[in-house]
Amino acid sequence: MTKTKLTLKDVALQLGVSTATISNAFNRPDQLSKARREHILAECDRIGYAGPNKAAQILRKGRSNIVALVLADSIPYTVSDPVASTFIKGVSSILQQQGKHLLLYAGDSESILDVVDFVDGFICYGAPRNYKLAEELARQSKPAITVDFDIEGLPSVNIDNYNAAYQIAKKAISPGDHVAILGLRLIESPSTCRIYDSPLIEVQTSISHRRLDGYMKAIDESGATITNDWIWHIPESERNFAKQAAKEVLNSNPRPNTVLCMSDIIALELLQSALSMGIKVPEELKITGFDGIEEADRTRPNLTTVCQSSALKGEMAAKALLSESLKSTVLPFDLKMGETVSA
Amino acid sequence: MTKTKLTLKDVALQLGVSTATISNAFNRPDQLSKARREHILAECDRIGYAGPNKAAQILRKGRSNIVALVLADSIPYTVSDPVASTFIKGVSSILQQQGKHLLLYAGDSESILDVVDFVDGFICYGAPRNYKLAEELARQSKPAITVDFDIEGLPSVNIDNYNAAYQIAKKAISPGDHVAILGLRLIESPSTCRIYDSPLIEVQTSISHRRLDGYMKAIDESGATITNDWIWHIPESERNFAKQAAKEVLNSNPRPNTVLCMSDIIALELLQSALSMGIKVPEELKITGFDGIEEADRTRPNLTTVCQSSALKGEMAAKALLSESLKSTVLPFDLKMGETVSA
DNA sequence: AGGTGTGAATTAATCGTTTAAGTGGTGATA
DNA sequence: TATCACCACTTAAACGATTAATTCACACCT
Repeated sequence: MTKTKLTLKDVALQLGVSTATISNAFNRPDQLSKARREHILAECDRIGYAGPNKAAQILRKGRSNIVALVLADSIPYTVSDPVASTFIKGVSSILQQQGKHLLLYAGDSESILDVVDFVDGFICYGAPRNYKLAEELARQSKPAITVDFDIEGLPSVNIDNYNAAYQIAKKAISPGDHVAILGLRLIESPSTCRIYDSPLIEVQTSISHRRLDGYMKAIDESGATITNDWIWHIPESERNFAKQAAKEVLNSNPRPNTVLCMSDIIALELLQSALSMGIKVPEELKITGFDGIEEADRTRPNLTTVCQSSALKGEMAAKALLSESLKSTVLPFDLKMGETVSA
Repeated sequence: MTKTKLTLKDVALQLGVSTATISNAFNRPDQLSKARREHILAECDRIGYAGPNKAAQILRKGRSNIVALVLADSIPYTVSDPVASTFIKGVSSILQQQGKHLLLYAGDSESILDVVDFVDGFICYGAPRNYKLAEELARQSKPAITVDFDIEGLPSVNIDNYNAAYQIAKKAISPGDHVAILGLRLIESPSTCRIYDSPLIEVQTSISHRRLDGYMKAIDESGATITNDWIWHIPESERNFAKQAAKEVLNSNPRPNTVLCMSDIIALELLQSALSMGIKVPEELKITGFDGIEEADRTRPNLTTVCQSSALKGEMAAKALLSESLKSTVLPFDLKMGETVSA
């Protein structure tokens, strides 16, 4: 009953024309007469030939209409993170609009070489865990664009993290404040911990370090104080990691009265922990976040944070990749003055 | 400087062996001597040949290691829905573990034929918007599995939605209750609305209809009442759609005292609206949800709902697809008795 | 010596298209 | 009437691999 899958050749044979003509009927309407084309298409429909095999097309044309989204973290983590999933949203809306398909590639996978041959391009979201991956990406020759981190020689989409951090910190900090920082992915450690030695010597071109620099400058300028052991490293913007750091920072003695958090998730966990410990926010503890997720505005008090549009970031990245120009973009951000910082 | 991309042939020529040998060095170690294999691999590394071109492999081998996840809704919607994104989580954890890649395919895309040729199999999550897609899926011959709906002839992963709905409704409803139902995707309409004519005539093998049947049986048995215009259709489990339905149901006169919701998101919006209108839950209004998302347990009162593991569903679907057995699975569910129903 | 089995490598067909180059045939132009 | 351009196709060479079938050399047995 079910014969082996039909090919161009079969169809050509049946219709008594060359394979080239069938191919042209599908791909280049101007290469044959309208009548013949319609006849061919109708005939294909009748005998059940659905069109040229895509796998063969990919090989021959060198184009697949698949774009790989290379994620810094695992897919499970990424889809559950509100910021990252909003980014995916932005990317996919553009891709769909352009008839492209989305391949999710987890940065902790073995090697990007698995897909580099058949994918049309890469959008790299966040600094990959294993630096090897970044190197491979840099070496290969397909179009690629980075988001929230940099690879030498590749265009990127980003906000000015340094300035954003600087500005939000500036708003939060008063002279004499004791400041702590809940940082995201500052070092390689897979668990939440303090950073005792100067974190500034870490060489990694990630947004976290830019933000850290911005925070430090603001602290410096404002006449506030911070010690190195008041900088925490949190490996992922995940509630449990954040909760642990929140506990540590709130139980430290003396306790900081201002905590700068590198994501809203972290800030929200801190806020919740503080409230449940009876600490008054912002009177006894000022908190700033980063990202501007929706939930951050639903809490009481609501969060003072840096708002950036992840969706827009995704759209810009996808657009940039698909246009052959491939230029870097710096996106705007907003400061949202919430109730976790005294006015 | 950069010469044209290296191929097997180039390498073979340079090393003075046949292409078959190079190919075997990468794919079938038993086909050549250990010494030669190591030499070839080292040499490839030296001259910068990263291994056989994947696009060519896909064509020749007929296998790509890519699995398509066919989503009922758009990607943007899906990644932002907690239930769906948890499902993706489950799927991708298994895929990654097996070295497979994940292609996200939005059900509202043009045609599945775009990818059917190079993908190894399909996981179909939720009944696709356009039924054409389902037909194409059923017709093609690659392994496929459905989740949360059925296609004639394809295996599926599911809970017993009929019984789950029946049981939760049974727990919630008392004799004499006036019941309303906030249903999900009961008809084709893209906006929230009531269903005036009997919805049971809708032929669609989706979980929503099974749930509806379960609810109806429970209502029937419990001596409660419902009218057809107290059944709402909500197109997506999205907060704004849900909010609108919540408003309508709460403002209807007389007002139902029991509302069965087909998702937690819907139930939570209803709960929030009710509380903000000063309606006492559960005294004046009993609410049940469906899914058992985390947020549903954080509210006060917390939700009475049907708990099912989306992650597990994803894992089972992926495992089933990858094992060549391809059998249907019925997963368990739990009733979570929360405070939105009086004990 | 002759037959045989084995391991290692090669040959050549194949996967299903696309597309540059070529081939007639027709009608217009000079 | 010769020339030229154009149209509508066909031919055949890629695209970059995999793999069944084959060859070859060598050692082992009897």
